[in-house]
Amino acid sequence: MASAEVLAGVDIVALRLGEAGLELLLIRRDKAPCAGEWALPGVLVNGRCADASLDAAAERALQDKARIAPVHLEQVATVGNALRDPRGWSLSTFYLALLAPDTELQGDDLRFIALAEVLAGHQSLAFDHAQLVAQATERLAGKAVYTSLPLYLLAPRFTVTEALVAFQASLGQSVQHTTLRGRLEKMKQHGWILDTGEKNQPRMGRPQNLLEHRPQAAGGFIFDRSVLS
Amino acid sequence: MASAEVLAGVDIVALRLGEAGLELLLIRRDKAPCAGEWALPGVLVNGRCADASLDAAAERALQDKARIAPVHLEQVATVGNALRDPRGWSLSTFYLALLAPDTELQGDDLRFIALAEVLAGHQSLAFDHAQLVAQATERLAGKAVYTSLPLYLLAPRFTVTEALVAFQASLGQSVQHTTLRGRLEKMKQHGWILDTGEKNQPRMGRPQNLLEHRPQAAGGFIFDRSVLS
DNA sequence: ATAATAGTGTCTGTGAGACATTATGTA
DNA sequence: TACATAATGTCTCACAGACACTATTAT
Repeated sequence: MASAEVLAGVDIVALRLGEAGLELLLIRRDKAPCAGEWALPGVLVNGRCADASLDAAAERALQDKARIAPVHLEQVATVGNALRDPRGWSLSTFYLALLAPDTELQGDDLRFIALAEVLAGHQSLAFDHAQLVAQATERLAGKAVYTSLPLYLLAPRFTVTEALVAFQASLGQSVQHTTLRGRLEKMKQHGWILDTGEKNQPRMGRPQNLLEHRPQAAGGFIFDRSVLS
Repeated sequence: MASAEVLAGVDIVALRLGEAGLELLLIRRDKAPCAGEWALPGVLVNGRCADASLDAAAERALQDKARIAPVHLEQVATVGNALRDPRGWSLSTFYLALLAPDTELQGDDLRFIALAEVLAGHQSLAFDHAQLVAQATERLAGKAVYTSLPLYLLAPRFTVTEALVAFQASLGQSVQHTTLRGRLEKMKQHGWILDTGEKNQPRMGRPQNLLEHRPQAAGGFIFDRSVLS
């Protein structure tokens, strides 16, 4: 029966919203195969690790490899073929993780890199991880069209301008601020956002209202229209 | 290295649109575990089967177990835990397959059953397959809200009334026929549907226009609004 | 005062929702 | 003719898109 089994793991596409846009969490591999190369954080899954579930294994990957807990974590898909790992036919179930903007790393083997660098192919990754990153960011962009998912890239208390940045980074295109205000207003009516009454003073200009994100369910608020065209 | 591996398979939630709504394809297991119980068609994946990819393994599951080729096939998700299979920690990547309405089965170990029977718990399935069915049908319902996915449940040439049946079965609720006509009109403009000019005569009443489905991409046409409220 | 940034108001267009009306067939 | 079913038209509403305008701060 052992020969009926296969190498399987979870890999995490963890994103943080930084000054210059979305950033991807990478870890330098210390073991073969692909030792020394930058890769997505991940772990193998099999009965010996006592993971309660695949989702739990994904949590473990982030916790063990980077000492990080994500704000949002969702499974994207599973890829499997004979070529993606030199050890043979293998499976990877990969997850999209959204991190708080103040997430920091400890250790030389961990870093954030501009997501655009990876998508443009300027930074190569181990295995087929670049492909996984592409699929995960497509998922983010797709969900940003009709859900509030990008808000998980922000601190719990945020401003409209920050929300605009999060949506535009997720979508890869600009969004009318009036459109976003309408959506936030809709969320306010459903209890997903509340007005703290407090203000945030930018370097110059009118103070910003401080909003508070109050997620009522996993996956974000669902709008009934596309935000685009 | 063999001990780092895990039992993994693909399972298919294959749906056909019948007279009384959606029907689910089941197969009676002939081997342990769960021998004799009704289950989703599926196969184990590992290097020895020479599957080019996980998607290819899903195709193989339908072909080998039921001699069927789906009109549409998409991966839904992967579940993994220690309890779902008595053999130990295991993975299942499960797919949603949409079958042509005239799909027929050969063999006593294959049958279609009303999807509602399974969702209501009146028909129990092997392993955690009932849960997989629930998730796959949620995917179908979710996509029916903003894509044309239900059209893959119909023959390539179909009528508006048939499309209405497909959408309502997928969504689990009624849809205004005028709304659907508007959507089909939109698809027509984008080349996804063409008017054959031919008519179909129901038992009584005005003849129906015969439309032809011309998918331009996988996954169906994407509308920019929700079909619901 | 001026610049910078936040927030509101207005107008248009699209498409869903609901419902009435017309069209075209059978019995 | 009566009936059944398909197809079209009309009106309203919600909300995105674009853009103008007002509000509130720092320098």
